[in-house]
Amino acid sequence: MAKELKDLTKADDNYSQWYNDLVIKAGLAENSAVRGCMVIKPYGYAIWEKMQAVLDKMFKDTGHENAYFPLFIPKSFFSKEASHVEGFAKECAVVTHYRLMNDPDGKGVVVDPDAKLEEELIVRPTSETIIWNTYKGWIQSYRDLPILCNQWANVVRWEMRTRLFLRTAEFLWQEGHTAHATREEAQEETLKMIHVYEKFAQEWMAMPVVVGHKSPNERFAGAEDTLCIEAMMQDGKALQSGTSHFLGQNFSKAFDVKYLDKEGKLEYVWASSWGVSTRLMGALIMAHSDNNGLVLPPKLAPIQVVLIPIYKGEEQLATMVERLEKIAAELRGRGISVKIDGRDNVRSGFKFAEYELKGIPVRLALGPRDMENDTIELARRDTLTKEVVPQAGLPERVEKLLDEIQENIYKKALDFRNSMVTPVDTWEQFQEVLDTKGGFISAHWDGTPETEIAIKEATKATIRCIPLDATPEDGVCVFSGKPSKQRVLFARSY
RNA sequence: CGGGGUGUAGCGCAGUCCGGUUAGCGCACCUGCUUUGGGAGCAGGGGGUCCCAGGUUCGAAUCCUGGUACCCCGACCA
Repeated sequence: MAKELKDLTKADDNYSQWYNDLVIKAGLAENSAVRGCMVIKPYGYAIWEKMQAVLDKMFKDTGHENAYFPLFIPKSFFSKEASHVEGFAKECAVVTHYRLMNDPDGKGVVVDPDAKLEEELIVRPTSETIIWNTYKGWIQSYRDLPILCNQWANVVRWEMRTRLFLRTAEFLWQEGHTAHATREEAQEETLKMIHVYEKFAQEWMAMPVVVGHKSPNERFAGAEDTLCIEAMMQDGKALQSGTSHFLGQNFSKAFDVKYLDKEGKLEYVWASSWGVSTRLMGALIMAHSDNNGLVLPPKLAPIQVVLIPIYKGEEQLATMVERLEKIAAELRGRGISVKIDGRDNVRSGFKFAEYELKGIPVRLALGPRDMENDTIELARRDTLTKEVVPQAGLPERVEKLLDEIQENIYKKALDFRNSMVTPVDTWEQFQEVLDTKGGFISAHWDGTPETEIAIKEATKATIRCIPLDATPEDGVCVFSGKPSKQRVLFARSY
């Protein structure tokens, strides 16, 4: 329960414990019996479903279609793109057999040694290889292009250490994979999709993000360029929340995917891929929560308004619930999702705390006093304030309030994020800000991987991105003192 | 893979050093009564392979050996 959550304000060291407690106590997810895997509970999954629905529509509105590709990828596919295999080889789950048998010694079940696969299958850590192997059969001429497919799927990455939603061995995501006739078109697609993610993060999750390029070190294995959205969490660490990759012709060359252009010339196809995952759930939780629990943006809350009767005795309960049903119907009429909690085995104070923990944006409480006065108590989760308002005009008021809450938590997160971007010009300052304040550090960088690695080794901070909207500015690298043309954002990250 | 820690009721834990009643506490759960405008009170009740296997002993949650699982800190993390 909320009062058992650790204090967020003195969190730094405890933040991950606090986060873990919150995820579990709010009923979003829990660790499963399977190493590094997570069980997403109904309430958490309901939020994910809302995210999915919105994203899916955004993808379709930008011309994409859904498809589905196999979970298993033959091992040989991975070796076709050199940097790709290098990036993923260390964290792959491998299927080697296809059958079990009774243990000859009578001790349960064992893997049948005779059922060894000729070629091992990899449980997909991402689907570029299987998809490009498939696209080869779909593409012959420029008339077959572009292909704009998205897949909703699970993937497996055998991470050494896992954290609920942020890094789990299995996670849910969507991955878009597009094929184009020209470099320009593929690059345009890459840029278009990172802006779709930016819009989703800001308008739906109420979470400000920085859009930028990854440095070569942080680039996707097999990409020519990686664009990302980076968010700032309340403990001052950055979280990569979505990526969009320009893959050049790397995969079309690896899988020999060519098309005949208008002039009858054979050309390799250009590619992009882009994805967001259940990590967004972690971002959502860490971006807005407070010491009373989760704070959900109204646009993604599975329940936007909870109605609670305050009563003495069964008769009063029935009266209150009856009135609440009418109010609920009016709210539903405006497209607002509501829940009436008429449980008689817990008291109203318990319910208040519980829905705060779960982050329900608006709470309405109706008691005998309100029945007399035609009023109702209206409480908002973001500010934890409440007021008694007339029942007349309630639906309009709630509808407006939900918009206001959405805006308010975005503004709050934006103010926080902005306060956590610190321009820095010396190496001493860099280290000091990182250790005392955290957040994004805006600093000059000489553009070399060697410097980035040296900074990472010294401070654990990496270049989160080279912002798209950065204004060119002459300066010298904060680490090497070599010339630099613009600032980049450094941070410690999840 | 290194360093540390923990496995006892659904959850959180005490008991283990120093073996000895029927293995205990809080929360949760069930029943009843009283309560109900911010996490209720009282009374009664149910629930255990003390991680697994072997050993020592009259007797093991407790000691010994081996195994195993999970957590934390590193390494790893498009």
